[in-house]
Amino acid sequence: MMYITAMTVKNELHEIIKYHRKRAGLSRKELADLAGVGKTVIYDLESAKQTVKWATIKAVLKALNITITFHSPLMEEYEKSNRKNT
Amino acid sequence: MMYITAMTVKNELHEIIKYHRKRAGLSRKELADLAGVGKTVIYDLESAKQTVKWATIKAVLKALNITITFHSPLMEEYEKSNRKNT
DNA sequence: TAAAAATTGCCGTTATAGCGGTAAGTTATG
DNA sequence: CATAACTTACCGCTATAACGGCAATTTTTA
Repeated sequence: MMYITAMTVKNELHEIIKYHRKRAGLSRKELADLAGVGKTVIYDLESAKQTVKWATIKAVLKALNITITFHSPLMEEYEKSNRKNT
Repeated sequence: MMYITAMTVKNELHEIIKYHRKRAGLSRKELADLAGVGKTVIYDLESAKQTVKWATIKAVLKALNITITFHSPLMEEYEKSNRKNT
């Protein structure tokens, strides 16, 4: 039988990734294969190493069905100028 | 006199960074120094290179006052388990 | 509970990201 | 309009991220 053990989490990327991976019932290797990256990267990400590149993070988040959004005082204005060509 | 020329944007990191940098009236060198990274990184980021590492992206976004949030069907549940220890 | 299977942690090697320097291009100013 | 000042584009070198492999640990199952 498989248990998901209790996890204490903070709102940081490495915790989010670990939480989602566990909930998806994936091992690091499985997630790595899904995302098309090496398994070491998953280890690094979950160890809060800040050294992983953007493309890799995006691939992992995509595999876990996690999206990213950006926020700033200027974002609304930015979005407006964006709307022109979507 | 200084004009901010019209910019066609999409909702991607490299566009967001460029937009914010321009609006802040910063050169790439200035932004790089603010963020404590090499100027080449700003060039790479704005050229949509996916090779920049997480720590660097976070530093640049912080310098531009941009925050990041993550979303997924599981995030609410994640946040709940989080609330215990904040 | 003991053996087997699966998963995780981490090391050494290789590929590449990030750096400063500089040339090319752009913008400001007399 | 000419020159100066600033900004951007890109190159080669060095530091380091990502990889596969394997030992240690954990989990499963008989």
